[in-house]
Amino acid sequence: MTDPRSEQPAAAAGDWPSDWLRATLGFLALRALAAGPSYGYAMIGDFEQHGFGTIKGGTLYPLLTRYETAGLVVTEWRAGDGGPGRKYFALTDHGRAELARLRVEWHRFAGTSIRYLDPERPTKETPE
Amino acid sequence: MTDPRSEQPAAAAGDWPSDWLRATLGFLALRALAAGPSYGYAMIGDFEQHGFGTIKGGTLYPLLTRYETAGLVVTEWRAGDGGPGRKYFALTDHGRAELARLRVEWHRFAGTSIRYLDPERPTKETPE
DNA sequence: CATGGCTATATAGTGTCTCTAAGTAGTGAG
DNA sequence: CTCACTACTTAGAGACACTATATAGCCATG
Repeated sequence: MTDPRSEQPAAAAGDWPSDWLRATLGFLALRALAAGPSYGYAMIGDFEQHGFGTIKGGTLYPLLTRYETAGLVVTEWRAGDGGPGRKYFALTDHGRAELARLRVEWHRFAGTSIRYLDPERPTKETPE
Repeated sequence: MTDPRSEQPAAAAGDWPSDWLRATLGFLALRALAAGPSYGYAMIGDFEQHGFGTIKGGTLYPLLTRYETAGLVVTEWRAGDGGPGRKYFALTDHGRAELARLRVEWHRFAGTSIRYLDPERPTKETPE
């Protein structure tokens, strides 16, 4: 497994509106690290495999830097496997707590928005 | 019913991260108009009742103006019910088509993100 | 050995959009 | 008259994604 971006092509979904990714990329990145430390380039491939399209380096790296500043992740350089060095990111306890919190909140928000969108939703007063 | 913002207080939820609202407010506004024309101030009250918090006028009105420019809505001034005039917004066919499209896409995106977040999701290779 | 491609991270410039804040205005109550 | 509520508008500041580019290690091809 020298190539973290092999396995399967994204299959479907290509690219979502950038505002949607802007809203979610933060906790998506925290979730990507929940299974153990990883590095930017591998995370981009992981997002691609899971149907989020190709996240740009110019988006992800500044985000991870902000998260390091905020104490959600810590970093460590490791040698690359036939290639340049890799900057590994690992969740802190704070990062894990944030992920847990955002998971719940996002679930609630997604539900609220999907219920509001529902074409069946009564829009005037509810008949009793 | 002279006050479009009576009924129930928001109950719970108060305010969501602004990026989450940024991602959704566009199609939320289209959905708010799906039941018939409405105006900004009433829409703000409607969002509040449905758990989205208090959307600011400085956010909603420029959005609606962009949608008018884009041909998703058309506008018409009507007299207010004891108060200033109201600028009513109505969906065009284009707006209705966009709403239908975004409803499907948002549903897919929300599902993709929630599946990715799932703590139970296998993160290394799936056992066969 | 040089050219290009893949891996990997970083930064600058531009544009969009939310937020805060304030302004304009009509109506009605004290 | 002044305040509160209704209702829309605009200005200024800040956050952040996008495009494009820079840097750099490693490897294959010719």
